[in-house]
Parts: sequence; C-alpha cells; structure tokens
Amino acid sequence: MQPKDIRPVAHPRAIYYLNQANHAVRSRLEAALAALEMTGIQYTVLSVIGNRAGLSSAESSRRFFVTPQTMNELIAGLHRRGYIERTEDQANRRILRMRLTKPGARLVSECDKIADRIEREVFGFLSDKDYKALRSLTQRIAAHLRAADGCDA
Amino acid sequence: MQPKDIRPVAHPRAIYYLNQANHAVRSRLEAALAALEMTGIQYTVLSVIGNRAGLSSAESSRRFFVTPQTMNELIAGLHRRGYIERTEDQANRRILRMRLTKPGARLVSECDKIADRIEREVFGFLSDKDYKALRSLTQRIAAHLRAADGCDA
DNA sequence: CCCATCTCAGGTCAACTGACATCC
DNA sequence: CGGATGTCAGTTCACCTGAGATGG
Repeated sequence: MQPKDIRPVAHPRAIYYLNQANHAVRSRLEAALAALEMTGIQYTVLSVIGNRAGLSSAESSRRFFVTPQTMNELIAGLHRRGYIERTEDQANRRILRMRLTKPGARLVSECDKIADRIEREVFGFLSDKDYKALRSLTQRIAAHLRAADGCDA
Repeated sequence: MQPKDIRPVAHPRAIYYLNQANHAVRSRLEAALAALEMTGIQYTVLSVIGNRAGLSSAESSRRFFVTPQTMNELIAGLHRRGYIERTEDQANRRILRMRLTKPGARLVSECDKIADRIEREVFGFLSDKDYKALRSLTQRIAAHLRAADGCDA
C-alpha cells in the first residue's frame, strides 16, 4: 500500500538541524555586521540593489517573499541613512527605482569583507568537498521550493 | 605567504544559500503550525521539554542561546495556555522544573505529524544520499559552532 | 473603473537591555 | 555577600493586516 517514495523521517529532523546551523551561522554574521550598524537583512537588501540597479521596492518585496510594506520600511531606513537613492520611473511615476549611493556602495563592500570572513570562519572546518556539497544542496533546496511557489524571481 | 587553508569564497556564499533554504523550509512549517496556533519556536521549545522533563527555564535559555527573559516569556505563554506545568525544585525553590501536561503532550504529537509531513514535502525531491548528506552537514555545522562557543548543552 | 505602487497606522512576535526580588 | 533563577518594564526589529492616495 505504502508507496516506495515514502522515506522514513529521521530524528532530529533535517528541518531542525538546518535551522540550528543557520541560526549559529547567522548570529555570527549579525554580530559582526553590528559594527557597521547593519543587520543581516539590511545587508542582503542593499547587496541585491547593488547587483540589480533600477530595482523597485515592490519588485524586491516579491523577491524576498515579504509584503510591500515590510520591504518599504526596510528600504526607507536605508534611504534615510543615505545609502540608496530613489528616482521615479520615466514611464510610470509611481515606481521608484533604486540605486546605491557612493556611501552605500562603500558600505556594501565593507559588509562583503565581513561576510567573506564569517564564511571562512564557520565553514572552514569542512573539507572542500563537503563545503561544495553544502552550497549545492542548500542552493537546490531554495531553488526547488521557490519554483514550487511559482516564483520567477 | 597565503596559507593553504584560505579557500576562495564562492558567490553567492553558502551562508546566503543556507539562509534562503532555511527560510523557504521554515516558512512552510510556520504556515502549517499556524493551524494549531503554534509558532516554530514554541513547538521546538515544547518538544524539548517533552524530551527532557524537569528542564528549567534558565537551562533551556542556555540551550537555545537566548536570554533568560526571552525564554521565560516564551514559556510563560505556553504555561498560560496550559501546555506545561512548573513545579519548584526540592533542593532549590527558585528553580521551576517543567513538564508537559496531557494537552501539551497531545499538542506536541500533533505538531510532530505536521513536521514530518513538511520534512517529506520539502526534502522529498532529494535522493536518499543527498538527504543524508544534508542532515549530516547541517548537524556537523551546528555542533561545531556550538562547541566553538564553549557550550555544553 | 481597475490595478499596481507606495505609504500611513497599528499590531504581533521574538529578540534585546536594565532593574529587581528571591533563594542557596 | 555573591551568584543563579525567575520576573517586570521598556525597546527594537522584522514581519503582518487594513486602509488610503496616486498614477497608468
């Protein structure tokens, strides 16, 4: 009766370990970014804007699966601090396209250095093979679930 | 000059993918647990109390790397809802040892069913080998960083 | 009129710091 | 007294819903 693809769930679940690992890693990153008065999410958003100049707030809210309000208030903070500039789209004045300012770009590159350091610090004990496997697995899981949500971001 | 263990950091970083994957997985679990008016953290805490009867609030705060205040207010909510009982330690009346009540135990087992379902849902697309690798890698990372913090939990 | 974008107001949850009473 | 436990009060951050205003 039981289909062959019902795999027994091992305990503690992978879902639990994944969260534990992420929490341990993430709290180190947050602590290090605090020196620049940045949170992990602020850095991530700022970094994405740097890579995709012209992104709007609504677009980025879809990319990160949060409401437009949430994204807007995150962005408002970064804008207030002078890290991004927002200019009206020529075709649609409601859309505010974002770009990093010079201080914003400088800040992102500071954060990048910190993130690289933490990346080495927390994954350095893994063999090269295991590190690659981790990147690949987590990347695939994120992509798979994103696709299941019917998202094109 | 450069030591051999300086590994180049690939981009996007594993730290990023790990967070993306965790977020995607976690949001599904949270959504499913909402039917029982539980959050992921509430479930985790309740589950740990179930496995380690007699745990105190202070002990569990150390286990989860949060302040005693944070843990206490989480526990106060579960206590108010009748899922745990707290009794004074005989040797030290300041310590309140916790146990699940019957409704609490019933709730945990309901949550367990949900968590198992989600575990299959989100990791089912992985091969058995990849699933095992994911569990092992995340478990090792959590354990390694925990040890680095000098924690004996 | 409808729809998307952005914004304002208000609320929740989980984290924090600081202060404090209590018990050993 | 010192140290650990639990609690109260207040704050922050990242999320949410609901209700506009405005542009195409």
